Amino acid sequence: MAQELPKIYDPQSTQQQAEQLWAQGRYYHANEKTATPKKTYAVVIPPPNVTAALHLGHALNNTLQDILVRFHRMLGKATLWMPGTDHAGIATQTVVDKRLRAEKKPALVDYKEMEKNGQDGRSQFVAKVQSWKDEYEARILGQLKSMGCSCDWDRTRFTMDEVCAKAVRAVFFKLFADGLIYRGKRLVNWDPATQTVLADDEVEHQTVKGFFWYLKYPLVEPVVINGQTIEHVTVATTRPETMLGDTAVAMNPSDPRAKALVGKQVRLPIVGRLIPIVADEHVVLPDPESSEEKAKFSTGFLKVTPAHDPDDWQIGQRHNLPVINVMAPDGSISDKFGWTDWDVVKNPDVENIIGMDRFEAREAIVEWFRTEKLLAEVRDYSHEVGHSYRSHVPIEPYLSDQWYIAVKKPIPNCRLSMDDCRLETETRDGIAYIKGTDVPGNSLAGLALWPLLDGRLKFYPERYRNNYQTWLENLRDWPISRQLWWGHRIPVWSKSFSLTGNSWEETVEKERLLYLHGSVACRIIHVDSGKLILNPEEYLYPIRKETEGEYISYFCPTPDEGLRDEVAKAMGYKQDSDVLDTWFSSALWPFSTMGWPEQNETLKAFYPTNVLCTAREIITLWVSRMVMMGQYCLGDIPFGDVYIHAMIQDGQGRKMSKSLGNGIDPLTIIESHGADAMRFTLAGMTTDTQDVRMPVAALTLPDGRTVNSSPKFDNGRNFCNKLWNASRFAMMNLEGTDPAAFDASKLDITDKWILSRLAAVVRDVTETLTSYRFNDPVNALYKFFWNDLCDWYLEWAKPRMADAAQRPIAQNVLAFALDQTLRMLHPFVPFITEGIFQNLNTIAPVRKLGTLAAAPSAESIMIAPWPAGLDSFIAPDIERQIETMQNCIGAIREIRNKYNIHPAKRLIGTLVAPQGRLQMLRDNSRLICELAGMEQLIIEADAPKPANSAAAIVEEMQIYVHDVVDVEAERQRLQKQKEFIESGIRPLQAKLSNESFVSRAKPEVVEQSRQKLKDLTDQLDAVNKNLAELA
RNA sequence: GGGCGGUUAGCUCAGCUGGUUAGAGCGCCUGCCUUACAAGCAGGAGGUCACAGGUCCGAAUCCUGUACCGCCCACCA
Repeated sequence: MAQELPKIYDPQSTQQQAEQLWAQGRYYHANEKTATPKKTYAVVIPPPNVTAALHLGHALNNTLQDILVRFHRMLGKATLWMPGTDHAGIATQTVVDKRLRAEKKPALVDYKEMEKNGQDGRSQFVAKVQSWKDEYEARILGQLKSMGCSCDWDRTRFTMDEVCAKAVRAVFFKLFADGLIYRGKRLVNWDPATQTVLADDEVEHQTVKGFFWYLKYPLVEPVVINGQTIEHVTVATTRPETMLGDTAVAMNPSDPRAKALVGKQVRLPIVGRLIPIVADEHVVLPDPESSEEKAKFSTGFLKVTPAHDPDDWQIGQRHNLPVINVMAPDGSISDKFGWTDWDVVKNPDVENIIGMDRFEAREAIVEWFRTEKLLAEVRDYSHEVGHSYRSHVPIEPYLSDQWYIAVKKPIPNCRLSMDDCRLETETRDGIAYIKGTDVPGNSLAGLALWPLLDGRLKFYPERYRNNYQTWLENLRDWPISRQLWWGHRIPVWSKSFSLTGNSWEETVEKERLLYLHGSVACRIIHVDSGKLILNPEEYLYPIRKETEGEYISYFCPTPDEGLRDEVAKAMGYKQDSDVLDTWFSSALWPFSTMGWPEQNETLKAFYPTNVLCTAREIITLWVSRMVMMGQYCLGDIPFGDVYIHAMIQDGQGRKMSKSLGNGIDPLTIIESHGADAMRFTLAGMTTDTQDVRMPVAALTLPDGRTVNSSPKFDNGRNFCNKLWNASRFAMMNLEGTDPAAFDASKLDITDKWILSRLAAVVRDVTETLTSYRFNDPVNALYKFFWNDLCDWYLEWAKPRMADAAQRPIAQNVLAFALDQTLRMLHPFVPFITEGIFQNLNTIAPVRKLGTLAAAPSAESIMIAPWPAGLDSFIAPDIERQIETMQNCIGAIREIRNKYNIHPAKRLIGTLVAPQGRLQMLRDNSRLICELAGMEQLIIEADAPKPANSAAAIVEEMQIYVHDVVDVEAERQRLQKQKEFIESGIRPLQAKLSNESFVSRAKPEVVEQSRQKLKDLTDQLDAVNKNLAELA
C-alpha cells in the first residue's frame, strides 16, 4: 500500500475519491435535530450570479467560507452552509440578449415586438434566460464542488425558485400592507434607440465635445438692481432642447441679486410658460476666476427641468415645481407625454419643433434664440455624457413611475419597538429618531442601523462599519421596480376606473370580491390629486363617497392564496409588468433559503446565521438590506459578524473583475495545480489590510518586455506535494505502530520539541481562525509543517526508525503529530488531507500518546475533532535547547558550504561550551552529528583551537571544524563575522549608554539588551582570538 | 467632491498594543539527483521600510503634511 503511493502528488484522483467519500457520508449535511443554540454554525453563501461561470474572486470568497465552515464543523458544531445562486436580473437578461444577438437569433427587441403583437414574447424570452440560468447554475455548483466547498447540497436554492419566490411575495405583501410600498416618479437611464431602461453600470461615460449655450430668459417685469435695469436672466445649458420643459429658474439664495429676483417671474421663450425664480442652495455662484469648472461657466441662474435632469428633479421636489415631460420614448420632442400647456395658435414655433429628434430640436432651438437675439454667448465645453452600452447613443434621463420602499417611514405595529434597543433617541414631531440622525428608530433604515450601533453587528475589519453607517444615515427611499422581464414579477395588480355620479358604491362593491379571494392589501388612488382614498389599514370600511374622476386601484395578494389570475382578469385587473430589483430577493436570502415565512425547524436552529463573508462593494447594496429585512421580518439580525475580505487584483492593481479575473475559471487551476493548491494560495494571500495582487508568472518577450500571463499557484502546489511526500515517508515507517508500546518516559528531546511546537501551533491556528485571519494560520501551519516537522523532526527521526528501542516511540509521536497537523490543515486543503487521513487510518488506525493525549479517529477527517488539549506539551526550555542544536548545525553547514566540502564527507568537530551546558550537549550530540554530517563531535569545557580548523561561534559556544585548511579563506570569513558582530554591538552600546533608555524603558527590555550586548562582546572576543591564532 | 485603503528585497506580500541585527514565498547566486520529496535539500547575496516634518530615551510601527497608486459613494448646468 505505502509503496504504491506515487512520488508526485496527483490531485485528480485524490479529489475524486474524497468527493465520493463526502457525498456518500453526506458529512456536509446540517442536521436540525442535533443543533442546540450554542452548538450551531451557519453561513449563507453570497449567491453567485448566474450570468457567468465563477472567477478567482469567487474562488477566494468561497474558499474562506469553506475554511470557516469546516473549522467549526470539526469543532463539533451542527454546521450549515447554505448554497445557491442569484438570478441577477439585469445582468443576466443583458448577457442572454447579447448572446442571442451575437448568434443572430431573435433577441429581446424581437420578443418585445411579439409581445406588442399579442404573442407571448415575454414568456418565450424568459424561457431563453431560464435555460441560460440552468446551464450556468449547474456549472457554478459544479465549480463549487470541485473547489471542495462543503455546502449542504441537499438545500441548494435559487433566488427565483418557488421557496424564495414565496418569501418575496410574503415580504412584498407585508411591506404593502404596512404602507411602506408606494408609487413614485423617478428618472431612469433611458436608451431612446432600444427604448429600454439601463442600469447605472450599463451606462458608458464618454467625453464629448459640446457647447455651453447661454440663453436669455426675459423677466415678466424688469428689475432694477444697483441702478441697473435688468430685463433678462441668462442661463447656461449644454442641452437647450430641454428648456421646453423648464418649470423654474433657480439661483443661490446668497447671490446678491437673489433678494431682488427670487419670487419674480420669467416668461419661458418659445413656450411662453410663466415660471418662477426660486432660491436653491444647489446653484453654484458664478466666479470666472475660480478653479471650479462649474463656477467658471455659471451665470448664477440655473434652468430647472425636473422631467429631464436628475438634479433638477431634486430641485423640483424641494420647491414643488410642476414636472413637464417634453419627450417621447424615442427621444423626439412630443406633447403626448405630459406636456399640455401650449397652444397651436399662439405658438407656431412650438408646433415646428414637435416631432423633431432631440438633436434636431437642439439646433432649432439654438437657432430660434439666435434669431430672437436671446442667445447671449456660446462657449466650447467638453464633458462626460452617459451613453448606452448597447446602442451607444447618449442616454436620456427619463421620468417614469416606479415602486418604492419607504425606508425612513415609521413602521406601524413594528415587531421590534424602540424598547428592544438600548439606543438613545430624540423625539421630533412625535417621531423617535436615533440620536444624532434623522433616521426614525422604527423605520427600515433604523432597524438596520441599531444592531450596528448597539454592537450586535460587527464588521471585520472594523473600518467598514463607517460605510454601512453613513449609507444608512443618508438613505433615500429604495426604488424596487425594474423594467425587465427576468426577475420576480411585481405582485401588484391594478385597474383604472372612473367614477361618475353614484357609481362609487357599486364599483367599490365589485372590488370587494377581490378581498374574498384573499387580497387584503389594497389601495385606491385618485389619479388627478394623487390622493390615497382607501388605505391599507382600512381594508373594507369605511367606504366613502369620493369625488368623480379617474382612479387606479392596486391590489397586492397575500402570498399564500394569491390573487388568481382568472379572477384578476375577470375583474379587469392587470399585473404590473415590471419585476423587482434583484437586491429585493437577495435581501431575504438568509431566511428565504430556510423556508420563511413558514416557521420551521431549520429557521429555529440556524437563524440567525453566524457570519456573512463577502467583498466590500456590496456592503450597502446587500449587507444593509439583509439586516433591514431580517429585522423587519423576523425581528432579529441575519448574522452577527460581517467579514469583508480583500479583493484579488491583477498585476496592474486593477480589480480582477475588470481584467484578469474574468478570464480565469478556477477549474483550469484545479486541473493543473489541484483545488488544494488554489485554496492554500488564496487563503495565504488574504489579509485584513489591503487588496492583493495575484502573483503571475511573467513571460519575457523577445524585445525584453515582460508580460503577465497566468496566476501563480505554485506555492500551494509545492506545499501539497511536500505534504504528500512527507506522508509517504510516514506511511513507509508507521506500519505496525502500536499505541500500547508507547512509553511517555521514553520520549526523546525531539519528540518533546515537536509536540511543544505542535501545541503552540494548535493554539495559534485556533485563535487566529476565530478572529477571521486566514493568512496567519496558513503561515503558521506552513512553517510548522515544512520547517519544523519535515526539515528537523523527520530528519532526526530517520535513524530512530531503524532503532528497535526508539522506533515505537517515534512512530507514535509521528503518527500523532501528523494526525493533528492534517486536521488543522484540513479546512485549507481538504482533499489531500482526506486522502492522507484515509491512508493513515489503514496503516496506523489509532493515533494517541498513552494517556497524554487521545485523539478520537473518524471515518472522515471532515468530522474528525479539531485538535485541543495539548497545552501541557508546551515546553519552552526544550524549544530553546533544540534551537541551540539547530544553530550549531547551521554554523557547521555554513562552513561546509564556504569551504565547498562535499555533503557526503564526514567531519570531526570540537565544541567548546560552558560547564553548565556540557551535559545537555553531550546527551544530544547525535542531533548535531546526524544533520551536520559529523563523524565525531568532541564536547569540552575548555579546549584549544585545533590547527587547521574553521571556527564558528554559536551563542556562548565555539565550534571548531577540523581539517579545513584554507588560511586566507578562514581569515576572510572570520573578518566578515567580526564586522557583523561589531555592527550589532554599536547600536546596543549606544542604547545602553543612554541614561533615558535605561531609566525609562521596560526593565525586561533593558535586561534583554544588556544580555545581548554581553553575548556579542563575548563572541567578538572569541573571533578576535581566532583571528590572532591564524596570524 | 465625500469617504476608505495602500506605498517594506527584483516580484507578490507579512510585520497585532512603538523595544534584539526588519521577515516569508517566488526569482537570483553557490553546492548537492543524500532510499519521502529536484514541485526537493543545504548555504548565500539582496532593503537608508514613498518623501518631509513632528512626538518619544527609542519609529516600518504613533501624529501632521506632500506625492503617487487604488477602491467605494455622490455628481457632472
